[in-house]
Amino acid sequence: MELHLQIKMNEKLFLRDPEQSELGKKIISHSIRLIHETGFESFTFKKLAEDIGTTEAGIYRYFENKHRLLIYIVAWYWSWLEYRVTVHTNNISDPITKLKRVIRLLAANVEDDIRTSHVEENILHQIIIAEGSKAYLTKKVSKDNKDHLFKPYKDLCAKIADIILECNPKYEYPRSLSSTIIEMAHFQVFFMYNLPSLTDFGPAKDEERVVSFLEDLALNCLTKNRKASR
Amino acid sequence: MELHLQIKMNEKLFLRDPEQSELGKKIISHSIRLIHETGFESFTFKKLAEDIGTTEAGIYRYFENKHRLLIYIVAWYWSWLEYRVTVHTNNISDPITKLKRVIRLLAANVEDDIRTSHVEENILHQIIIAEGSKAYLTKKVSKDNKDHLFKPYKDLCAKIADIILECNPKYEYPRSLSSTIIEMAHFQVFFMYNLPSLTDFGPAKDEERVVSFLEDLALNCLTKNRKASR
DNA sequence: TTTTTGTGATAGTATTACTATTGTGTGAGA
DNA sequence: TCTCACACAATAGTAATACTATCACAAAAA
Repeated sequence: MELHLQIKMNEKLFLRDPEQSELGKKIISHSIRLIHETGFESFTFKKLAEDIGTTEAGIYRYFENKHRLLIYIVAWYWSWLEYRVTVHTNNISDPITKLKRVIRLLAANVEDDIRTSHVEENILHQIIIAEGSKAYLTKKVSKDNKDHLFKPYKDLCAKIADIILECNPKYEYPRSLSSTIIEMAHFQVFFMYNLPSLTDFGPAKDEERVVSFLEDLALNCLTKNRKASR
Repeated sequence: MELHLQIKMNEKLFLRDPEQSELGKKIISHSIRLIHETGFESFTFKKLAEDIGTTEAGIYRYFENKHRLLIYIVAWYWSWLEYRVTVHTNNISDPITKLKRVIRLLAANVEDDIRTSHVEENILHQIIIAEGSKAYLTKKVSKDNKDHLFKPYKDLCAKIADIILECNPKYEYPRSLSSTIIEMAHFQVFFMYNLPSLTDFGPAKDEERVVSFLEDLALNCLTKNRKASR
């Protein structure tokens, strides 16, 4: 049996749906590779076109500009991750176990998903770590947000916040803790590789240490026997 | 008595020291204003030159490119913040109180420091929130790190990590918790204003809520009466 | 069959990110 | 007092970037 996983994306993210054509899929797969190699700043549609063997104008038929393409890729990642969270927490009753699984999904290295042939998920994961926040760190955030371009991120955040509330219905900051876990799952890995003195993970470069840190952080917040501070 | 606060910056950050001339100070103050207004992506040396009333080439004599200028500004901010942390935690014995003060310094709105006439600290604070991480989220991080361009950030992180260890000498992740607090002090404020559903701070837009969240986060991690998780 | 659609090919423009050169006024040192 | 760096202004120029527009062709849909 051959399975295919296709994620429905917000239509405002693109001019022409890249999932619907060979060129479109090439744009996605090659842009992921190219952004990973050169970094988002040096990435241009011209280089991408040369890489694919098409023309600049060809890319512009799919995406307004490179920032929109980044948002598309990032949104795809969050949607895919939410799907994985759903699968991996399904049929688990203990919310703490759920949360631990989620943290591992966020911070640990990814294996390639064979059902999405044109996306290399492990490279994608590295892109999100290094470039992901650039999707929303712009003057256009609010406008883009009104177009629901960040819905997949917000959905994932809400989903994890629900698990957090299952762990402790009285916890006051489920969504902030959720976004903290998500962001730190990426930032701590980035720091570990590039600015290690901002972390306690030493030269081992092991994502499991980040997982441990985040589990400790989350569980300390949610399983408090101590009295409320004041 | 007139006080002046001058922060000694790493010489690799600039080609000519901007603190040493009127034009240099104008470059700093106007770039802060301009980046705040237009965002770092739209910010160019040409616009800056027009704003100041000099020429592009004039700016290039001080800074190699706009990314270096951003790193300079960000580094200045971290140095200034470390100085403030030192002042505000001086002569306080209780480490928990120290940590709370630090969190407030990080997340709360800033008042203008009259001793640095050419820097508007409140606007600077907003820039760091929105653009700060772009200083290191590049392909050149490791190279820039070798030039010690991020030393002020790492120093601040280490300083807060020390306070964390004072609170609980057995805590395993002082530096990661430190960088988490620093990053989240900014990101949660950014989210509160621009992507509020990633937070629990509602429409109030009050930095004090972020402070409360971070205090809760940190103190839960450091004052554990519960058993170690497994 | 006609029409639409996706693509390739080419051209062109405004802006960006620089580099290089030249001249002028100012201030420090001889 | 001379002069000699110097910081700066002014101008010019280049390669790359970020687009937009037009036309032609082939395949697929109507």
